[in-house]
Amino acid sequence: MSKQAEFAVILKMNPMFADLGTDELQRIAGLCHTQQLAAGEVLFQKGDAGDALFGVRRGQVRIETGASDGSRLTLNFMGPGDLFGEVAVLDGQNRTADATAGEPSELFVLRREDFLSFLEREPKVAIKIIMLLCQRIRWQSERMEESMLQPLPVRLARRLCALAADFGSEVHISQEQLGVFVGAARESVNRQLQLWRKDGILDLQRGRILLQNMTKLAAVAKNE
Amino acid sequence: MSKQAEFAVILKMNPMFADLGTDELQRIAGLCHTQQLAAGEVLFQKGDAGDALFGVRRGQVRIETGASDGSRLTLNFMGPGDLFGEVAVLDGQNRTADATAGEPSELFVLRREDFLSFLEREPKVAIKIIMLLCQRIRWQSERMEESMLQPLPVRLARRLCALAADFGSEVHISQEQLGVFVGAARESVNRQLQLWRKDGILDLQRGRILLQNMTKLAAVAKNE
DNA sequence: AAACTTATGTGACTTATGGCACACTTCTTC
DNA sequence: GAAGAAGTGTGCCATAAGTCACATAAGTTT
Repeated sequence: MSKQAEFAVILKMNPMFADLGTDELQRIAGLCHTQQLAAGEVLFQKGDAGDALFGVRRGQVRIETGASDGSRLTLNFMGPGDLFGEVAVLDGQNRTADATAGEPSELFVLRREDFLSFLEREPKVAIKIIMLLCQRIRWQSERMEESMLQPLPVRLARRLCALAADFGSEVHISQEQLGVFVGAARESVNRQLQLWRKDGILDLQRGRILLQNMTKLAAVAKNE
Repeated sequence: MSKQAEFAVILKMNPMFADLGTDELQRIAGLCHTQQLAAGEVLFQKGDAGDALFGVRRGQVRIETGASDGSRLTLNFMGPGDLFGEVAVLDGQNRTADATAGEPSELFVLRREDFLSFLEREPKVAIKIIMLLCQRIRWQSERMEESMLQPLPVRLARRLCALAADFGSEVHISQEQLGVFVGAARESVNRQLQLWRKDGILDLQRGRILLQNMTKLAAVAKNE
């Protein structure tokens, strides 16, 4: 499979681009470059201009931010097939977090200037992008409010399911960071995880969580 | 002032269009129609296709929704100068609430088909719209999470300030509805309002709240 | 391996908010 | 104007979650 075709598949998997036609995706994918990163290499830092969208071809990129106390918090791990910077590529706003390769990685790069001039030549695609952004706005405003009002176990289960989708059943994250993710105190996170451990839903180790019963966890996430 | 110029001013006041150039706004405003509504007349209902954006020229439009128990809850009052349906005009999604004229009203109407064909002719404007939507997405995701995590007094103060901006210091709303707005129980809302009444920040009457000290209220909203 | 540092586990207490119950008041309707 | 509906004021209790305090465990540095 060609590089472009591979990128088109990744774009297609992202809700942001999923509704575009195959031909349009092919043409967008045709604009892409690739970039190699060594382990530990910095892709961008907070404050940099958002001049591109990235897709992970292989490897892993960590999205992290420096907390006010100087410690670093990982906000997300992007693995093969994941896309990030979809909004930045459109509006060029500064990055709000740092991105660093966790291992030797290869990325697809879609540069902002290339994408914008493409949109200018293809107003119909621009209008489709507008629709997609609108969908996202609606989706956000529906989900967000609802989501933050959920009790902690639900929020926690949802986050764990999301992480599991990216990394399988062994999630490598500290309870402290998990707490930041779901907006809760570390102790509360621990207490809930303990309950689930007693139910055999998961097991705990230092710095990692082993999901053992995704079915039950998904049920909690649905808040039935 | 011409009808179009008047509409351009209203568009300009909305963050969604504020960053467009004067000439672009003029041309968009040139696409508009007007529509008269009698008191109580229904503008659209939940489920209708979102085929236009509206701006209130005079009068008042209530955005309301039928709650599951059959009662009606007013989600918003749109007064002169207010704009609604900005997202619907772009993506055509169905309305998620009903809109009814509270008094004899005159509206500016920007029809979806007119706006879209305009964007297709003017890809540069389409790209600007894309930027604005992106800004809105960023703004939403920043604010939302933060906002829902605030304690009730802060959320309440913010909502009251927002209502005051639309309707002046006499806000006509029941405590029940205010509770729905900020995601809190009616009783909690009442208790907080009582505290503020004792501080002379506001006064309470059946179905209405009289803001007397916006400075203090704004201070609470800022959560200093 | 000893000293440190970081991560986890848990108990005790506090606080914010929700929910129920019920009294009271204002408006509407017949 | 009597009866009912809708809105408001308040006391009481239950609960979720934050905070503090400390113990323990697992890696890391010297």
